[in-house]
Amino acid sequence: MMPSAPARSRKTQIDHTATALFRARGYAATSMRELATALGLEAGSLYSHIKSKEEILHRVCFGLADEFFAGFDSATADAAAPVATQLRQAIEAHVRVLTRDSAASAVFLHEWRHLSEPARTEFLALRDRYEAGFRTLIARGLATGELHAPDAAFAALTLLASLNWLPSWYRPDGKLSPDEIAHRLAEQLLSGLAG
Amino acid sequence: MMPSAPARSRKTQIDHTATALFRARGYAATSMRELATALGLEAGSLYSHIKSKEEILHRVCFGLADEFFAGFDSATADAAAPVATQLRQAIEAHVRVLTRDSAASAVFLHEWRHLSEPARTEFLALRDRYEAGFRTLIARGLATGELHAPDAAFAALTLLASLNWLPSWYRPDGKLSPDEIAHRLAEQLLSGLAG
DNA sequence: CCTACCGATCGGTAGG
DNA sequence: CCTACCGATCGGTAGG
Repeated sequence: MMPSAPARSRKTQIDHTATALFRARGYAATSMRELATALGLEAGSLYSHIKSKEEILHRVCFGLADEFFAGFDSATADAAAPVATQLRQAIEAHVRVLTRDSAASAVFLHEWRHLSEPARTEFLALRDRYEAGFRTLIARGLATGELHAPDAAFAALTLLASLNWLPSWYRPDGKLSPDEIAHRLAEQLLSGLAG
Repeated sequence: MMPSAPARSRKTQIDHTATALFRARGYAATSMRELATALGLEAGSLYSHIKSKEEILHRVCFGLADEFFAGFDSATADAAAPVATQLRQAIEAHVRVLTRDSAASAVFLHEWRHLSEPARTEFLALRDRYEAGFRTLIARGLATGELHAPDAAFAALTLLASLNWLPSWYRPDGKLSPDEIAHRLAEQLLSGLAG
């Protein structure tokens, strides 16, 4: 008989615990000894599961990027839908990722600069591509007259900024549910954009 | 005859260079040897001008807090002015600080958590007080009907979030001047808030 | 997964 | 402001 696989692999546990530490203390200020202690093992033992500290950061940053893209793609899958609807759904998808894993999101947003090359450049290219999705959507809305703003790039930046502050104040046990937060953010941002 | 004082004290030079490094690499990942090299001296020599690495961070974070408060106070000095006017001026004052010293602002926004106690708690209290200024202003606007939003705290958070993303994309040589940026941000945010 | 350890680098100090 | 150095801690490895 094969022993049943553990519910969560050790590697996943390491990623999860490291993410919480990276968020709380920052990547550079988190030592592998702290991480090991938090997991109840010795520092050297970590390296039978991972190759390096940066490997963890890499996995977290690029994993979140995948989630953001998946959310955006499904929000905009129906290209015939009104731009405002697509934008609202993209905002809600973005907020859903941010609230579902706010620690990983905070790492994605703030710790990517500790990636070494070429990962850092690749990461920034992904982020630019994601922002371009919002930019293009808004630009289409401006062209059809569904949205109003002086500049699509500026509007996209401001919109994502409002959303991306969320991990720094969101608490899972707060009085607003993720869906309510997403809805209010979309409302506040769109009523500023919509004519 | 007394020799004339240097235009900028060595201490100010250290703060300025350290701020740029803290912003680019993060506080924890910036070494005193890097800082010394950037200033053209040896690591040990820094300590005839400063007491510790954290002292620099402390000065930058609390100095910026002073600037933000001064801007807000002068923007809201005329309590009889319409709330929308006061809010617009507070936004513009905030943006002016962010653009005038975007490196220090980025450190203020992201590196404060490396302050040790009790400075860290004091800093957070200051930041809360600053946010409360916006919150109260917005709440007054909701009460008089000048502004519309489901929740003043939520609106204040979103508003500051949009502004505070600025240091991460603002370039002094960009095509928008600080005043234009401030104006557009105020416009986009207020047309979302105003009825 | 642990013990024992590596070379490198850290913030900071003494003495001049 | 420099030289020379301190103890502590870093990420990571060898061998079991």
